[in-house]
Amino acid sequence: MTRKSGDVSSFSAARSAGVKDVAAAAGVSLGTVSNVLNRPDRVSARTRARVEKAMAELGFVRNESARLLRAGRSSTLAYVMLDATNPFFTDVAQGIESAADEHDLSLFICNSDNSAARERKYLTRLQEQRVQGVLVTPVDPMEPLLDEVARHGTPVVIVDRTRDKATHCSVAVDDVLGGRIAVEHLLDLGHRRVAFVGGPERIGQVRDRRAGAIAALEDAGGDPPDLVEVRTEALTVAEGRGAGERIAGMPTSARPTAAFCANDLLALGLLQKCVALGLRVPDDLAIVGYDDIEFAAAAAVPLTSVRQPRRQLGRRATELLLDEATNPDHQHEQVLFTPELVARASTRR
Amino acid sequence: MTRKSGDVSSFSAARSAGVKDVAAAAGVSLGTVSNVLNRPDRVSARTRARVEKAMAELGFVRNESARLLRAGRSSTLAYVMLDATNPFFTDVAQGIESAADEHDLSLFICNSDNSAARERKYLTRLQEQRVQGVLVTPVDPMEPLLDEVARHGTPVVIVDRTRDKATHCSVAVDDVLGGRIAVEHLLDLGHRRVAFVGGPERIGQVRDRRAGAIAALEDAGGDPPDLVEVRTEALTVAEGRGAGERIAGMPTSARPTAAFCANDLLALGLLQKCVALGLRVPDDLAIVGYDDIEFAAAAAVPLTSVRQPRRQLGRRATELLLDEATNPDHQHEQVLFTPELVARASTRR
DNA sequence: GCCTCCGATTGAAAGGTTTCAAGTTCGAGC
DNA sequence: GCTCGAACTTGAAACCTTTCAATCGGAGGC
Repeated sequence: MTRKSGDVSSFSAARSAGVKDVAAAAGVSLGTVSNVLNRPDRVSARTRARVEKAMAELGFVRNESARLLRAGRSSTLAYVMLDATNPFFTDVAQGIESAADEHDLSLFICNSDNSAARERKYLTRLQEQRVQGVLVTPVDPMEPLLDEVARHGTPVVIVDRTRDKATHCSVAVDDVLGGRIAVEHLLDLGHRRVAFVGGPERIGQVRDRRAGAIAALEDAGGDPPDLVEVRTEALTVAEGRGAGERIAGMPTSARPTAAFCANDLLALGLLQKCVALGLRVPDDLAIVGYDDIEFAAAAAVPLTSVRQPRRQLGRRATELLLDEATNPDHQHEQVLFTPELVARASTRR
Repeated sequence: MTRKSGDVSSFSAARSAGVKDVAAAAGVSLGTVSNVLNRPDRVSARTRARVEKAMAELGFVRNESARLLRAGRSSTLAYVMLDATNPFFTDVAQGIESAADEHDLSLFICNSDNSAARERKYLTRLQEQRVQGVLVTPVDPMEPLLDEVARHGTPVVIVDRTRDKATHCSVAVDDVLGGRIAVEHLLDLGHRRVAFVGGPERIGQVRDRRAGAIAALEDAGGDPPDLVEVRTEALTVAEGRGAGERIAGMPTSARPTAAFCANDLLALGLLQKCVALGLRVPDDLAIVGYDDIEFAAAAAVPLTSVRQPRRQLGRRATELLLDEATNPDHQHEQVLFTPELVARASTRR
């Protein structure tokens, strides 16, 4: 259903007023108008009032391009997000935003949606726009454009990923440790046949979380083969359902009694499918997720998960970015936060 | 845990090369460099190669401000989102993004986070940046700044809200109808005492969805009082849990047998709390949500919900925006999509 | 009444790109 | 060898704001 409105858009004639027009209307010089805008204290109250009136009447809108051209750098940050539909990243973004807000900066969020091409497009645009700095959760932390951008003077901070060489600041969470505490929790509960649900391999975090899981099993004296590998193509709810089907389809003797998922989306999909196929959670299958997104706690069987300090991640990254942008003695820093297990019903004994 | 890296950032000396430097290095004029950038076909292959080499060597980065200053308008759209953590809006954003992508435009996402002040800040910034246009889900559709911005020549399209006066294009979904089909579904299943969970009142959609619910009840011959009102302070999971506590606490004789929630976040919170308090879903309480976010289907008791064409919403809004930006005969249009019920286990008989 | 000083205001330059009319070069055709 | 036109290339203007040295006007001190 659609309705057209015929009313003539009552656009005023002139395209848009600039400082010049305002100056003319107020009977002052360009410089004075600029002063009203940028250093109001240097202008007498009377003049200021006159200029402000003129601005209002003409509907003056500052031209940021011209301002920037002179100023050199904008007061905007940008976060190039990996996946806007994953609540984990939107929480990180909130942390960034609140930190940016405190410094009177605006935040533009760009969504690469897991596409390296899109990520490059945005990085280039942002660089061209001379933003203060860019926070990015890269599709591939080795992307050379990241260095390129930083080298040309736009600070870049890597969020939730790490890199061997310290050419950027980065903020991440210890994923190996996270995998370890998840599996230790399951071992404590008496589970011996544990599945690791995750993939693809190329994602560093999947590798790290699995490595942690294996380390926990080894420490416990079990053979690593005790880890049942359930590979997924992506970290999505749909893939989690697929994993659920495969696990439910295993013969009881071989079926793991617990599953550790590389993230909560997988875990939620797994949980749903298991319940649908008649497996009881946690009795037949205990489940641990990762990220502790809001929906993990809100599931009908609340999900045990490994919590990452998402907001903190964003805040700290922003602070590092601003330091890099403003402090000439800036030293790159690799911050590693510690994850924490949140036990809920999905692993209750 | 933190690690400092002492390596000297090997910044090159010169701050940044401009067209002028490239021209000098390549031994051509400014105009030619600009042509290489904007109309490569007008430049001989040999010259182009030389210029491109110079650009690479100098690490030339186009200055978007200067370009814009001349061009007048950028090739960027922006979406001012109401709540980045609500999956509904991130899906809308994806629709916008894919439409923008097809037109070779970049999309910047800004999160007003339900704050009118923040919304105004972003609208002003975007206007100053001369973006092609702004899509916005406003905190308050009557916000005068929306008109202001549009009047000064930056097209504004309202997403997922409507307005009486047709001063903008808008794209929304028929919320009254949505409320109606949700409750009709419950009536069909034999429910007679139905709760409406939602609030606050000031949100237009809450009003509309309730109005639809009431209309359905009236049509069914029941008295409107059959609608049990459960007010919430916001449309969040936490508020949904609160509602669950209140409903579970009602004496069985007064307790509704079904609940229609103003959105899925409420419904998920409600579902969780009910399960935790021993109410069976759908036997003791059937639940219908609204939005059909991915997590509704992924809940352990999959949620019946009213689906809105989220991606479509974003796509259509973007098309309208681009028409307004490029077509001089543009007519404002109010598009209203039709919602659709998706029945799942939470209302299974 | 003159001089100094100070705050308020001015005017011109600068910032990097695009555009476009005007200029140059080169080769073909006569 | 000359003319003509096509294909390229050039140089200057324009975009709009900010900055800063210079100027102005008036108040206070002598």
